Amino acid sequence: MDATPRWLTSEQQVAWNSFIRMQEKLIGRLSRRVQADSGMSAADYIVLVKLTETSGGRMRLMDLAKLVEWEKSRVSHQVRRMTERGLVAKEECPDDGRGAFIAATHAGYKAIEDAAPVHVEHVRRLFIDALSQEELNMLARISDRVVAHLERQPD
Amino acid sequence: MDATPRWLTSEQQVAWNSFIRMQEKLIGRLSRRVQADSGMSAADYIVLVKLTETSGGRMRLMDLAKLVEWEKSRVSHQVRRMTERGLVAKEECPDDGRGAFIAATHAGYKAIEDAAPVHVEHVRRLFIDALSQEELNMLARISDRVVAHLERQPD
DNA sequence: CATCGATAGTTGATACGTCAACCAGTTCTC
DNA sequence: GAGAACTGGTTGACGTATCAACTATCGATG
Repeated sequence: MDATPRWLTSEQQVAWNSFIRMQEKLIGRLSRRVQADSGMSAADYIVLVKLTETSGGRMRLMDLAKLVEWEKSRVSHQVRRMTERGLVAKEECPDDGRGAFIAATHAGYKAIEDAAPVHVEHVRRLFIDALSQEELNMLARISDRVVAHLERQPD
Repeated sequence: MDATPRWLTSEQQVAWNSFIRMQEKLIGRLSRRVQADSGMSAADYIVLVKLTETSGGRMRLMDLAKLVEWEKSRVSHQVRRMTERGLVAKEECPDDGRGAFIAATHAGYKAIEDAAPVHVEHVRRLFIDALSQEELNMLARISDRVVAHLERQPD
């Protein structure tokens, strides 16, 4: 209803553009790299990390969804694809007829053990090495503020 | 070949995790929002912005690709989809038989004019409002450093 | 002018994310 | 104990990103 929208100041625009550009380049490069030399996507990686960090290497699908903050259908699709590639397996859930446990397979453990050092090395080389520890701290603080702000807002 | 990979320090991990989490939440929320209330994706948006900023509202596909820093096949697919929805049109290129001009249509202009204020408002509400101007400046500086670092590295 | 390499752009396969609709069990409530 | 509402999870359609292979044209060089 506002005929004259409030545009951003040029300083605000600069900040937004720089951030977006950085984030696209960084994430794009990292995910292509990890994909290329371990055959795993960022999604595969995080799912296996979360599963293998859990005692027993298995978890309910919805618990996994909450942990990684994805919606259930995204998790369901991801798990199906990973099941087809043998990285995880679905197991029956005795106490809840609807439920499914997702478990990392041997191949899954192997894959994450191989991929983790590679992943870390890329993160270090592409991101950590670009910044001082003070800058990293500032970025963490800023990121946390944005997240807190988002969580305070509806939707 | 390094049997004992150098993991990140806990401070470095915190920074990386915070950043990734922020970036995912922010981008996800913004793109869902913009999609929901203007029917346009971030990709549609940026393509139309770049096209309509150009005098004549038309541009060679490869020039567009360089401008938005996408690979050509991504641009090609995106343009095809936008053509199907009537937002842009392809025009012949007289001086280069291979070439294609991409032009914003009337519907494209209309769409971007409608979407821009909405987009800006979301950026402001989700991101700008979360931070002080000093924080925005710091983030811009940090982002630029990371980009410069990435551009210094091969691939 | 023949050809060879670079450039412009398309296409198809595959993977990923979102949305909405759906099914099946579970829990609440009267 | 019979619904009704809720929760856990799947599915299909669609839009999107990447990669590799391909076509067609351009431009340089012989």
